[in-house]
Amino acid sequence: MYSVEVDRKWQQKWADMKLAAFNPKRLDKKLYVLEMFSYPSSAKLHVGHWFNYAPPDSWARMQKMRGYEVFQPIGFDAFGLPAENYAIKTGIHPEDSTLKNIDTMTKQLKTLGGMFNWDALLATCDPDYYRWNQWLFLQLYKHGLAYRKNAPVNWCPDCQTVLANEQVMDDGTCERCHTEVTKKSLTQWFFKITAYADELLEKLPALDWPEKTKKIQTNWIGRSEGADAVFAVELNGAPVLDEEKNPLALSVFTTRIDTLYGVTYLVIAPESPLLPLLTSEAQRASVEAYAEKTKKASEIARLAATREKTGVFTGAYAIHPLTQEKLPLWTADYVIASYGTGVVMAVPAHDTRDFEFAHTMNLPIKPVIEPSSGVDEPLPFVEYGTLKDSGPYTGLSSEEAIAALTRDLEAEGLGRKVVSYRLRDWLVSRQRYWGTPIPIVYCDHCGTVPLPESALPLTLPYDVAFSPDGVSPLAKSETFMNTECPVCGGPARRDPDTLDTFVCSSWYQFRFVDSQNKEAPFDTAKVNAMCPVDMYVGGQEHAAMHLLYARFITKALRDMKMLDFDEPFQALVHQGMILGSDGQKMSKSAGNTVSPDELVSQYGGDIFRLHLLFSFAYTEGGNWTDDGLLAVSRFISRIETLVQKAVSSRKTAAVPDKDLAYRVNYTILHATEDALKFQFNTTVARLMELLNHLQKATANSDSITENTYEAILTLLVLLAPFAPHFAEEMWEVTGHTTSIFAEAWPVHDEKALIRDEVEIAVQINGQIKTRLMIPRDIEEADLIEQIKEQDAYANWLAGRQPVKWIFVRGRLLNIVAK
RNA sequence: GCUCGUGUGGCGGAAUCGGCAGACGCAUCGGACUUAAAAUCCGACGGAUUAAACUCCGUGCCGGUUCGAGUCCGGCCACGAGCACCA
Repeated sequence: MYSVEVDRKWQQKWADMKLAAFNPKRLDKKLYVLEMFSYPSSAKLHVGHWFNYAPPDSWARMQKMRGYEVFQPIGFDAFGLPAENYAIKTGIHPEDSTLKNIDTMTKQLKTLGGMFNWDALLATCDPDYYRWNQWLFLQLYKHGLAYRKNAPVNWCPDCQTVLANEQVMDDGTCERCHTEVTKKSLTQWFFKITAYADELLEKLPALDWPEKTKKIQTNWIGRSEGADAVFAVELNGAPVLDEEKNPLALSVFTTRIDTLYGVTYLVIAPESPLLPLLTSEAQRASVEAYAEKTKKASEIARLAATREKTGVFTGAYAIHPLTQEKLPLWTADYVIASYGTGVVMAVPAHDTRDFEFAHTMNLPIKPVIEPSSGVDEPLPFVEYGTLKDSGPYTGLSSEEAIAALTRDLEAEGLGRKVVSYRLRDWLVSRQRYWGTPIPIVYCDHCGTVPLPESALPLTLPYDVAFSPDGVSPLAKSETFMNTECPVCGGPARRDPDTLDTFVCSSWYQFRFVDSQNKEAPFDTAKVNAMCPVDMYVGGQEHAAMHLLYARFITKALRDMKMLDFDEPFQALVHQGMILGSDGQKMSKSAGNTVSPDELVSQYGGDIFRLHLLFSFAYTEGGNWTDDGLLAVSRFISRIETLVQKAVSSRKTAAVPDKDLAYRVNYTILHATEDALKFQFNTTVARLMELLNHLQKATANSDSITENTYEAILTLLVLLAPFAPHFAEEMWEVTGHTTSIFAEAWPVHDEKALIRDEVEIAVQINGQIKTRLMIPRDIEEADLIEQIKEQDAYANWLAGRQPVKWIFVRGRLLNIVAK
């Protein structure tokens, strides 16, 4: 009887025989399979973990049997907010709870029986790991890819603390006290991911990733081509001067330079540093009040508001670069400082937002584009069309005008072609304790000083008060904060923040390859040989963040000559989500959780694994159901019965059996094809079909032919990746003394798949009339004769005449009748 | 609002390049075995009209292309996801 005891037996044997070990002598056949590592939460291993790990493990096992040298490591994404919040609530230190959770989760993961390379195990909260986060930070800093600037963070004035975006409710209030969250400026560290925006976009098509995920990244990067146009600015009739006393040139970004003659005003973002310069004394009070108001409202609150357009006149005027017309300059929060130049040229006739604003503020609206169709359209007309009232450009199409105006403005020094991105640089500072300390000190004499690599790791102090009171917990640890400047030896302060945990996960796939390295994050030659990851599996929720950051860091490391390839993950699959039986996300509060531990001890891990493989489409997921558990449980015991019967039966010589050969080879072909595509449910279905046949074939006899016996062994080999412990046990029962995973994966025989007779459908005008068994290679003419001889032939035609015969070999014959 | 995805029996889900819709399984019903039940095995199982179907209808809805459409095209509807004043 298959049970969890069988699991334990084989898990021990696999450990003893080092089944999961990677043999570096077979590098040419290497296959790096990786599932996204997990956060070691205090809750038990849940169905989602199993769904993430078990099916890809089956895939990896099959690939091993197909001759690949598989490397499948496992680790823990151990830094982060939950442990810290737990600590705030219970007083248990994040390090203590995390290490304990890692211990528990490791034990649980082992019950899964994954072919994991435990030797490569890593946890990101280990100083041996995060010292290399710090090392990475220093390299990025050295290469100008890490920099510090002032940026707004979510701030709760009541709790006096910084909040992560997830801690801000939909209505813009704090999740703890429901006070309205505001923005506060802090000087923070950024990684310059925007330097790679173009490459991140360009390398996307060649990746074997889900199209949807590529689309999400494309949108996230948000490349848009347009032009900058330069406007001079006047205040009280005199040109505005910049800091160097030169006339200020106000640059705007637009994708619709063809509407340049329709500009009736300009808008500058309230957060723009240029704003004070462009404000008249008369308007200063109201502009400052407006800017202040904008700062207070969080981004989310801005969205929640009914989006009524608000804004204030600055008192300044912009000069149209071509017509020299004076255009009022407004400030309004519908313009964002961080996109484009933070200033827009407003064309109310051809932009919905400008139209609304002009309407509210009673600003002029000047149409300069008419529909090419000649049909009148209501304003705002935002599509491409034909220019009117546009000086020398009148009559051109929008496309032509964009080219002409960009060229002409550039010639005059009044503009140029520009590409803008939605992607922002990656803010990596977190005002939190449980993370990687930033390896930088601030010295009064030397300024911002990176730690020398020899000073790493800069360890996270254990004894820290991490209660939330508005300051980074590390800032309150005087022993941590006070240090010496590595340059001048004078007193200096450390950075009180820690790094975003996405830094940890942006390069862990390389550390796995060389996880014990004490000299470097990894050995370049080893990583070049083992990477990129050949198959990466994890949730789609990481489409934009983790997967983009990891791609960026890979490119940055490549440019530092640390590795020689462009992309970290060549192929990617997202598993679906397993929901509760009620269709809701599994949660303790909903009372719809399923405990893998219990099911595994009750049924055995392979039953649980098979259920996940068989009852769900892997990339879709779905609602949990116990029903399928019974189905696969039955499947397993039927195989067990069959194997026992086969073993105890008298063997007789093989007799030619074309049907059996066809079925076996059909199963090999389709089970393999489907499993390679992560379509495990149909793989299992094909195995069930073969079992059904073998069971019937052996039902009424106490002897078994040699070829039927061989077919049963083939079924076991095909089943092995999907029910590994059980298949090993059956393999042993059939007298084998070596692991079933040492067997070669069967290859189908094309010849066996050719049948002598095939069933085809006979249709009249596409409607099925009957089905016929016919010789596979029948001549079309003979088939037509045969059909004409059918008794019902005249009835089918019902007085119509056949005008055409369409024969699709092996499938159907369709008679077109009129 | 924009973009993308999905929609197939009572249920989970199959269906190659446009070629027999519903594989495989669950549930249900009937039968065998049993004193009985469970387990197991055999059979039926989209709907309708039926004596029976090789009859008619049927892949969210409406239309189109085609000898032939779950699959391709156009237009809707519903659900889900991503982005969200991005100039």
